Amino acid sequence: MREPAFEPHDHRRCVDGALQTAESLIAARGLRLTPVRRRALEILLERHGAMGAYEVLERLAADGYGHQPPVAYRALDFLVENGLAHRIRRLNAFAACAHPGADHHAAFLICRLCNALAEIPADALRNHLLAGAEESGFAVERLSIEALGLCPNCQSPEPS
Amino acid sequence: MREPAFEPHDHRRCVDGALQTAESLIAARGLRLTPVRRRALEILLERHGAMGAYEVLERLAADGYGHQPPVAYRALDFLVENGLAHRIRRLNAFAACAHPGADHHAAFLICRLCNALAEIPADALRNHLLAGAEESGFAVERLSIEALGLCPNCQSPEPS
DNA sequence: CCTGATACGTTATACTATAACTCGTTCATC
DNA sequence: GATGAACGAGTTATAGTATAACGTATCAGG
Ligand SMILES: [Zn+2]
Ligand SMILES: [Zn+2]
Ligand SMILES: [Zn+2]
Ligand SMILES: [Zn+2]
Repeated sequence: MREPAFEPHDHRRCVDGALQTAESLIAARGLRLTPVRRRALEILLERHGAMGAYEVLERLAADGYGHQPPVAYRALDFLVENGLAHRIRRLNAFAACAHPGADHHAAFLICRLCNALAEIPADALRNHLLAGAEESGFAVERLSIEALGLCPNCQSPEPS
Repeated sequence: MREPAFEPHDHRRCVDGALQTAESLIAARGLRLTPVRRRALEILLERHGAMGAYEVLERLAADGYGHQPPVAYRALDFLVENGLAHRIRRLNAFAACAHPGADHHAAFLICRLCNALAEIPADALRNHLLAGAEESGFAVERLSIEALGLCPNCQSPEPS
């Protein structure tokens, strides 16, 4: 399976699809995709990679929104709570969800050189872990699976 | 399988075993388990749970070691690099390894109420993920699997 | 309109982590 | 025994991440 994150592709389709899904998803829940929230999502969607909250904040501020951390954190938290973005704990950063609205569980592949971030299905993995955890009587609520390594493009030696 | 982290048990055995393993492991590698490093490990070993670097630092300072962050971070990094402790990214914290010297890959179960932290084997999970990642051409180097939820003791409603 | 709920902005502060430099000890080499 | 590299641990200072608490504007429902 080829990951868009690691391949050239028509990224506008990723962006447009995600934004449309976001609109309808949020509307269906009776919530509001306000300008600052929508803009935060657009910013995350610019690349298949993670972005720190302060980087998002700078961009929002440049667009005329607030200049203080809570502005970014609130927008990002909203996106995460509604499945439109993920929080990447290893990086203390956020990334747009690659399959919004799909009610999926994902594992993340993070390239340590080019910062590309792919989201691969992790439902099977999750079920295995849940089974293992249940043996100890532990009830899993949130699960994060994050791998750091090299994407296909960054594995070849660099031609100087 | 019962997890010591969630059960009453003779914890001195955990501590003594871990310290002995640490001593021999570090010696075998020609490194030094200096007083401050050893003390940091002892502090982490006090409970099956994670501890922030600054909490460890306070304890080290109280014992007469340095008062500045690098003192704690250096000791903790040393322990992590040598497999004597783990870094729990979800909590920005550190925990003593429950099976030092075993060259294992673990997943972490973190109770959000009592902060107990268990380490369950994740080699099978890891292999599944590695296979999945390889399909995209991604080469995994570091993998973290962390679950947040409720331990057996914290699932029962609290008797007020 | 009025009211409650939500969202956004602010200030201030807390928490986490690393850079860069100094000093002393250890230990192999001369 | 002197020399110098390697290491460990201490310092100051700063960078980076996150939240608490409060005031105001906006918006839906009655
Ligand atoms: Zn794309
Ligand atoms: Zn890459
Ligand atoms: Zn124990
Ligand atoms: Zn618990």
